[in-house]
Amino acid sequence: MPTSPTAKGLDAPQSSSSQTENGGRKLSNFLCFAIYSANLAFGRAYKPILDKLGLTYTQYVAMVALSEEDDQTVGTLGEKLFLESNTLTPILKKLESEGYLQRRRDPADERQVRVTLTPAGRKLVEMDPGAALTDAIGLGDEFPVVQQTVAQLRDNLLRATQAGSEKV
Amino acid sequence: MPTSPTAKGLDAPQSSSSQTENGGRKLSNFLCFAIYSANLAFGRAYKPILDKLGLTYTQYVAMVALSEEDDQTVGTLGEKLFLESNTLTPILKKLESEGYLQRRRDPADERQVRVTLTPAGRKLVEMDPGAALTDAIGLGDEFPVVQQTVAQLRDNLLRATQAGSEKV
DNA sequence: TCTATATAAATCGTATCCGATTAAATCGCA
DNA sequence: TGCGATTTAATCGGATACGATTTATATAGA
Repeated sequence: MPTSPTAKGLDAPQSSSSQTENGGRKLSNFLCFAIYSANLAFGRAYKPILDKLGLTYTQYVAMVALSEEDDQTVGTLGEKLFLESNTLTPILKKLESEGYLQRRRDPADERQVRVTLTPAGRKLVEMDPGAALTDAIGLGDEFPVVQQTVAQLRDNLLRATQAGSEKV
Repeated sequence: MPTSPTAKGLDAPQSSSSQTENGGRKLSNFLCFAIYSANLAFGRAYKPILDKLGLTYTQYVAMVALSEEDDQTVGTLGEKLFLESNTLTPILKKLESEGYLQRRRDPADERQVRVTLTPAGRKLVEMDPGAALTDAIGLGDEFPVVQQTVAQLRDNLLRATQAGSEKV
């Protein structure tokens, strides 16, 4: 029995005054759009930095996840990144072909593929390309709070989405 | 001369204690990753809802932007959505082929294409598909604050990115 | 043991994003 | 007036995301 303070309204707070011709549905009030467009902005901010390293954003994130814990399977790596093998496999193959990691079938269970960073890959992560962006974000002290809050809403959403698609 | 409280560190707050084998670089501390994964989560939460309407998320957002202000050019629509014609054109063509909007060259300036919602398109937006998600987000009172903060960091990032690529 | 089921990764088709380029129309200015 | 520079969309190629399917391997139970 859900009862939120902002109940009733789209994925945005209510505003009965309709400045526009629709029903007060302004893109700028959508939280999903703020997240969506902030994600685009991050991608663009990272691009010139990662271009120098020959990495895309997703490739970079995958490398960071691997540096956190090495020798993961595609599955566990995917859990951390919220991605599945259909997205991950091509990315990992690309990174392998560039010499940043290795993919190996697990001898104990040939269904699984284990992924390990190479020294070159580890070196790349240690360059810490994201460092340059902290100032550009301009949140100051708020940084950790926002990070936590956004992660929380993500987890809430995923849980709700899962719950909604429960099997018969 | 940038001096933020969290200066020095990746796009994440500093933590000298290295729980992992890398250098304290944990994906869970990256703001960019929180945003990235929250965006994936929103996409998945919206999917079952929008599937019923035969829309993708980006298509839906474009329709909302149009309902805010009709008869926009591809360019101004793109400014609102932070997208350019290379992304927008195929999406708008699809929506046109489905009868939700119309694309017309502006007689006064044949370079521009003006986009208008059809009655069917307007009806679709009025169904307000995002409404079901407010509770799932689970932020309560915090909702507008988070929305504002994320929009702010997006604008900061975009400004910084632009500034960095100033032409000679 | 033998086979039905389950699981992990990979493959495939569709829809974004985005940089780079192209094509068409307009503008600037001698 | 005329032509080079600018502007606006559209096109093209590469890299994600993701649902659906396929392939290979492992497991369970008769």
